[in-house]
Amino acid sequence: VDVAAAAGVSRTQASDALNGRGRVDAGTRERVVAAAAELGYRANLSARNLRSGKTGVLAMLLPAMGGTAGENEAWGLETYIRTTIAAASAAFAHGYALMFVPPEAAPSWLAQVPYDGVIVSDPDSDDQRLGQLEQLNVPFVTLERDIARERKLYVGSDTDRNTRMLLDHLAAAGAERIALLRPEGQWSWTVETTVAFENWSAERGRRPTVVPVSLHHLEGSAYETCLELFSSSERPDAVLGLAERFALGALRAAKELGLAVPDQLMIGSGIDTSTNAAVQPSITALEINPERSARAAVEMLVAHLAGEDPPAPLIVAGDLVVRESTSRAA
Amino acid sequence: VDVAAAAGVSRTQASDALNGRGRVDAGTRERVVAAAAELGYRANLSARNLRSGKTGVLAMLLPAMGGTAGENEAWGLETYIRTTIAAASAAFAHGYALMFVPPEAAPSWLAQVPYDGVIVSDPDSDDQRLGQLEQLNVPFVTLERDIARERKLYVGSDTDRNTRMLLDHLAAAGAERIALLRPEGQWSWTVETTVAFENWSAERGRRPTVVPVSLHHLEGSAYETCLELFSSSERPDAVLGLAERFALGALRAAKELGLAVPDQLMIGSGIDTSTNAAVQPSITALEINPERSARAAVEMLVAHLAGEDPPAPLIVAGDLVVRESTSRAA
DNA sequence: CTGAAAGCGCTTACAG
DNA sequence: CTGAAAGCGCTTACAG
Repeated sequence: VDVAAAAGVSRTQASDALNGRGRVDAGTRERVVAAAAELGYRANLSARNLRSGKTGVLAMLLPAMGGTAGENEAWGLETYIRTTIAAASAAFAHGYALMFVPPEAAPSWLAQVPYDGVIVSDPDSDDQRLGQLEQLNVPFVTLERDIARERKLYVGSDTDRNTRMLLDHLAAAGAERIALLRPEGQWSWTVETTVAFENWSAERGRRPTVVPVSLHHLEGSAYETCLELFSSSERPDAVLGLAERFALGALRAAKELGLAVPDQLMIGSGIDTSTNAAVQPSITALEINPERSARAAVEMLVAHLAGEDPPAPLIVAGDLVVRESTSRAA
Repeated sequence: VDVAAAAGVSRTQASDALNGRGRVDAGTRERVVAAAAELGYRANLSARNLRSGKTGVLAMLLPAMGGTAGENEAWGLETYIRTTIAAASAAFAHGYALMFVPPEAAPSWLAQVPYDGVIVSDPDSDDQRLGQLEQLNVPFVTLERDIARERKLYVGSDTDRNTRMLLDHLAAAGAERIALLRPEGQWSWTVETTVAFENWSAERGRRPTVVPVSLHHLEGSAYETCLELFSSSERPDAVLGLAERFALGALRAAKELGLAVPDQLMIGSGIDTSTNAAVQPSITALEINPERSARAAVEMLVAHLAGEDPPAPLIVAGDLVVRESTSRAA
């Protein structure tokens, strides 16, 4: 009422102008928006949700992570924190609250609690949760592509390009035998990176070395795997650690074996963390920009809930952060 | 209406019975509750919030954490994840959504976004955020005690008891010279643990060794600090790493120097993570039960918002998880 | 484009 | 304890 009066229009016009509905003259819309800003008007979410029959809640299904000591670690703890905080902010900016649902709670939660839509973080290739969501006929967006289904509602990393960017960098710096430390599990991101690595290698007539590493203790598993790998007859001259902390384990193994980094061995990480920048030598890594992906996923879901046309999948580009571990003296 | 009809009472009675208001006969209340359960009735939160003038939103202010590569790490990343997920669930169970607010966003967020109350995670001794909350006259609960203010609205760990439990265990296993690896910063938890350690030492006529460790790279900083500490003339026979991963750094330093764990050096951690259980030797740690604290903090805030009498501070007990790093052969 | 009306689901004040 | 009424802030359908 106040905004409408300040703009000199009716309530209906004010509401339509602010919400982008109906036919409203451009000048009128501007006046209404200006009046709303002037008055500091912000729609009451409870009222809006009550009227529109929405719950105002989005759920975010998290992948397994080290909830209690002894369980498996997530492949990217720091990345998850960045993702969840960015997603919560984005949801709130669009008038939604974001609930985080750990995997154990998902089956019963999804069936009992009211919500408008769901974001599924890192589906794996046989993801139970997606089946349940489809059965319940719930709108959802995945963060990273769902390999098993042909859905367009996802935001993914540009994994093929990212992987090639890192591999090209290693090759340009002189790497001839690159080994990929691949976390166990069938997450899209893991699968896609492995495929990209194999393709890149094939295109250059190289034999790809893919070494599976347990997720049970990220740094320690990578360390032990690398001790063996670096002692073998065909020692790689570069390793690419895919999960968080794999590169750190590789670095420790190299130090223990007296291998000079980067001169005898280059190390790269498929995911960046604050630790990569802090260790010596610092570790070259892909910054996959999880905040951007999280925000995009929320916006895609919100647009979908608003009934907008299904958008194309959104691909978020990564950035290569070159550090000491791959910077050989000229 | 439906519940009231099913229970054979009026709407008013049904509402009062379900919400614990007014004078309702115990038998009537039971019938109403049973009818609600039978019908699967759940109050519409938007309507309830609209009617009661609430926003239905609680905010949780997070301490600084490694948002982007290069920043400081939080002292307990895995612990934070457990805390945030448990808090979100608890809030939802009480009809609230929980928003996570990173420290950079807090000042403007608190002033602009509507919310009913705030949980402040890990205040430090000169916490700007608490000053702002008091100025805005916003109800808030801190997770861990706010040392600077005399507030009763907090949920804390039983830090004195926890610390003594761990120290007693080390002493019983034969430790005579215990060193505390203390993270930089003035978080309540850090300060209180240090005080407990000093008191415990004084009571036994021991000289407490407190070694400050940078938070910039948790494991690496502890490793480097310990290399030096373990090579000094008065080498400790036990170390207690306070922040997440400090104990791991200590373990690596011990291995590098050829110190047998636990026979020559015992290692304990003030905070438990999945990694402590996974490394060899596994590391004895305090399980501070962050889920329980988070839940309690939410419940305290909700009770406060409901106008209930200010409760006493709530103290959550920790558990000692004894592992190989302190289990000497008989 | 106006303006009055209706209703989302809930809680509460009130006369009986 | 009943039962009808009022109103939280919003959106939308509708006659003009």
